Amino acid sequence: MDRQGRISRPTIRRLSLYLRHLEEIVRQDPATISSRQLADALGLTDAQVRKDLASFGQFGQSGVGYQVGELIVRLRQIFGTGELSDVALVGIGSIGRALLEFKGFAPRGFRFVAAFDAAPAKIGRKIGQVQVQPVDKLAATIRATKIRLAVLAVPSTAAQEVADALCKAGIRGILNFAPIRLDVPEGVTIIPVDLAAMLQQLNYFISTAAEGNK
Amino acid sequence: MDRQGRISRPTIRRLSLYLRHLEEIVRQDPATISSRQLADALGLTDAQVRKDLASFGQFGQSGVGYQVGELIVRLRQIFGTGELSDVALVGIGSIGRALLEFKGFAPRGFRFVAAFDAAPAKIGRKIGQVQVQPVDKLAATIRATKIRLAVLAVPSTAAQEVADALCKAGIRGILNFAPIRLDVPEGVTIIPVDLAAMLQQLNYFISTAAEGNK
DNA sequence: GAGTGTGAATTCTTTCACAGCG
DNA sequence: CGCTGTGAAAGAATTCACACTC
Repeated sequence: MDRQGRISRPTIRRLSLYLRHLEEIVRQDPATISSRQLADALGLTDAQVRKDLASFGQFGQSGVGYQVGELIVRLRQIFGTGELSDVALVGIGSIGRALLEFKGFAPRGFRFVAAFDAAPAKIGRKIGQVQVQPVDKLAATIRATKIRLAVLAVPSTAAQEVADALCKAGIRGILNFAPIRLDVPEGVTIIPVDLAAMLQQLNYFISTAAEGNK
Repeated sequence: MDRQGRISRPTIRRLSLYLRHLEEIVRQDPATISSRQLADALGLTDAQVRKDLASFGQFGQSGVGYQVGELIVRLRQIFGTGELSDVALVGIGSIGRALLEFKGFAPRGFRFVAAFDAAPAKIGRKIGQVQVQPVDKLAATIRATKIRLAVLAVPSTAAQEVADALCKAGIRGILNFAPIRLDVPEGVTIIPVDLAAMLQQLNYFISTAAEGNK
């Protein structure tokens, strides 16, 4: 929360929502936005928005709000430089292939620059913008291109092994679609994405008429 | 926390991890498991595990641990009945198609029974186990089959409109892949899945040498 | 001894509410 | 005024630590 200090997970999650919304509206309404407007658009409270934005320097204007353009620049700074970040993908199953073709990453600053799979049948195929390489080229390619982010979409049985290889090759962050916990060295961040678990959670919330929105 | 009371979001998230792990190990080691063992496997603390499990009735055995089989039954009860739950999918883009073909849902209790898209070119194609229908059949099909869960994988521009239709047709929970906040009536639960946002968050955590694991 | 269940203490987040600024 | 920034209060979630059970 302090100047140049670490920003907490919940806050960072919301900051990416702010950025998303600001980039969405900047075309039509490039002027300013108030904490209340942002909050309403995203289903949060105005106080929450102010706290979050104050957590990295203060630059709202009393009585006016925040400069949309300025805010976008600042937020992009926080989430990597705003230029495209390179990402590697491992595992060309249904999910992996879809992610390579997914159009939603580029506009938000990410592009796949390498893809790997173990199955010989898949090697050499071009999916999206990249050509599939054999896993044994993984270490060399990642080291050579200095990629720091990876998406892991291999079967659970292979996940830990591949994660080890990724970490050893210098990967610093992994988006993990395998339904298994990865053990990684300090300094490597994992974001787990367990799709079946999400459906399970939904199933719980709907079976107990809880208002589980937001 | 109270008997038959609402279980909090963080707890529910972890309960699905417990179930996942227990189903994983039940084959080899069908006896009992202690809170510490579970905690270690999932990167949590033993106290956390005990609190979570105590939140829905107490049935661990002092000095022994929890019966794996019993625990699985109880957890499945919480997450819907343990039989297969039906899910509808809307939007046959790269992500939608991948989800229909994804093998990871069935073993965890979910199957797609309907799929919809607006593009005439996609209607009638069979993907995974289901045949793609036109969106205007959405309301009728969902009502007839009493589906309560939906996965939304349409472009942002169409997402709110489709969500409205889903809710009106009786859907109670939505897994939303569109990077936009959905406004839904009370009683409908949304779980947002913003893949680009996840990469952004990773990018933040790795650029600040934070140990952001877990 | 091993391991649960749980109040109490702690830490983390969110909300409140208001002084102060343009 | 309208709106920010922020201490103080409230509320959640996590961890501690220990009495109690098998």
